[in-house]
Amino acid sequence: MDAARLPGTARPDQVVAHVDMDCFYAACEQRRDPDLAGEPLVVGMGYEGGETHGAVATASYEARAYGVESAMAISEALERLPRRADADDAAADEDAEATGIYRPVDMDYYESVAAEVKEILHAESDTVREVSIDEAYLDITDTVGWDGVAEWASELRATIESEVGVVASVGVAPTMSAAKVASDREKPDGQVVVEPGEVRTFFADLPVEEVHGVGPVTARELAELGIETAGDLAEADPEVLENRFGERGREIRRYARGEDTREVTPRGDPKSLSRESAFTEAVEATDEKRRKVTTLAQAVADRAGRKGARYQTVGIKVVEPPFDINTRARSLPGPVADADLVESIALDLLGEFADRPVRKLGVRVSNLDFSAGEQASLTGFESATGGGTAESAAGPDRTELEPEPTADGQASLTAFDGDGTGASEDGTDASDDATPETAGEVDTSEQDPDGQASLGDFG
DNA sequence: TCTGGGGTCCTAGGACCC
DNA sequence: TCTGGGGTCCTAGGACCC
Repeated sequence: MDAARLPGTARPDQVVAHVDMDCFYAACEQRRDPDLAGEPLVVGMGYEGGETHGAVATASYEARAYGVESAMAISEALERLPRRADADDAAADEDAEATGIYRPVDMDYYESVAAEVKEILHAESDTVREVSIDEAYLDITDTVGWDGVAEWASELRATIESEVGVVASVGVAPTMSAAKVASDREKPDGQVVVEPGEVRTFFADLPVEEVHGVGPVTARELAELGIETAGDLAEADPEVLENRFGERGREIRRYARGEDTREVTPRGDPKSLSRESAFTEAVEATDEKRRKVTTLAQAVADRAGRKGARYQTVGIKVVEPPFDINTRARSLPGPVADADLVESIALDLLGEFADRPVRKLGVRVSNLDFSAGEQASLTGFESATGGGTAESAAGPDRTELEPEPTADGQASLTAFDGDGTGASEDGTDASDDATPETAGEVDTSEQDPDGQASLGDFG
């Protein structure tokens, strides 16, 4: 079937634009406080003013000049670029260049700025895939095409800068993977157009890490095979790659060849939601860990509730020093929206790690089901508060998305291992120590008339 | 080397079913 | 109940992305 078609593109003449905001968090801080413009600025996650804990989320180009990079520990960033003390401001004239300004992440603000940008992008195309807060693909085949696409990109960047006050780079190419790499080539405030037929040569000399899907681990292994550029990867033996990396091996080779059959599609509902948080140092005390898990569980359930998601699987993530990541998960017989159940399962899963030192904890819900939200609004559920304000409107409690008792009988989902399953023969595992207080039973015999396909979605 | 928080997809293996 | 094979679901971990 692929023989009938141009090799490697989703459809002939497809035109994809990738829009990537430059140093987005730093740009947002600079928009809010124009005094920061042109300064070495570091935005830190898990960082609080005056501390040395956390990691660099974004560094302005001025800060990067001192060797500060994304994902670097704040402690290391501070060694390369000391924090400018407020008291020093007056006397800073001489030292100013050797110091930087550090700010904690303010996600709510960045999201509001991103929304302004996204509004502009959606006006350019009906088909926009928002990849992250600061990045999106646009299918501009029909709205722009190849003729004059450079002028279009230029105007788009100017519009974003003048209307929102942040700077974007744009890449245009026949495929998503090439467009993404292209947007990166002339950062900041730049644009690159890769025309059909140029894709292969465009990739040829790039380091292999530039290929989408090649991270540090894969790059190291590729180097062992003598593959260092995207051109090398393009010409590598696909069987060798498959043996080493599985199907992904063939995929990255295709990308390096400029072959990418993906089409730009809007992102659907999320597959999972999670919250995690690190301790400033490893913690052993059980109650301290339990308190954090409780907070995270309530937060993630709250977010799921606001998004109208029910969940069938609850999991935790436990990071032990030095950096060992453990995950545990437990699935329920059907989707629920129940914060206290998330909490009790998460705490139960945490039990395995009691008395072990932990540096970071996370709680996640997955196997999501969004159909209840539609039901809820059909039955007149209050959606009038709007997305963002539900939090405050809901006050202390966040049980707004309690399952309808009538609809499908799932309101009573407080137990996740009902013995009604008939599988109890072997299932003496953790079911009884899990949530001792939840004696309720899940009616797993029901038909699921609305076809909650959550089970099938998994994997 | 001592690092945050939010996600996605893939793979391997076990349990279970027929 | 020791003998084959296929399929699904679930858990855990790994690599990757921003």
